[in-house]
Amino acid sequence: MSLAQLEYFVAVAEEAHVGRAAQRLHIAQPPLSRQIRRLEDELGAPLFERTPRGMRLLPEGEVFLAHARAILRAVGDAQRAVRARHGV
Amino acid sequence: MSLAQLEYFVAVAEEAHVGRAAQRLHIAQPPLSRQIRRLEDELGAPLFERTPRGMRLLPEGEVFLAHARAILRAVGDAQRAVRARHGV
DNA sequence: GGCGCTTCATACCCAATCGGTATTGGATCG
DNA sequence: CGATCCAATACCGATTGGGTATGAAGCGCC
Repeated sequence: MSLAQLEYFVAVAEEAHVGRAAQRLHIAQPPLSRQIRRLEDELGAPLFERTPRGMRLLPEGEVFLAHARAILRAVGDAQRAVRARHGV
Repeated sequence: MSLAQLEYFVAVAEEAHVGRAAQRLHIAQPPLSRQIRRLEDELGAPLFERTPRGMRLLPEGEVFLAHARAILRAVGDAQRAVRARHGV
């Protein structure tokens, strides 16, 4: 699992659409699909239901979404903390 | 910044020695040195003081260490949460 | 003071990963 | 039943990551 995958996952969850999420992330659709799939493989559980209209979060996905956001927030906090201290 | 870099950083901080940390992480010393340096570069602040006896955490490093551990703990929590729910 | 040891850093190489383009497969709707 | 809109797959070039060999610098001990 990588931090990029977490950002990708959050984007797809919010857009409910791989193509739109890819645009927002400034990458192409296929690599994004792949990363989402790899994340699911690594977790051993599907996070989305694939529909002809896009991606719908499964309950496991909802659970993971909250954790992913917390992790990304913690990363931002860590960077800010060090930079703030260094600035001093 | 990657999760691997955070694990590497915690190992080096705990061992206060790149060589020992590398052994513990099952990678070679030079790649580990590089990742630590890249992390410092990206954060824009040195985290360790290099001494002839090893690595000593700087105050910025102490601050970052707490954050790094929190992030890694959050990652473990996220994995466990999804797997637990999927197991059900 | 010089030799040797220990430590992290650098140089170079190869393998793995990542993202891009082109295309396919599948479901829905007119 | 054909057009359309999805995500998924195949393949390729570029980037990144780790390994081996080597260097540079500080400390300790004769």
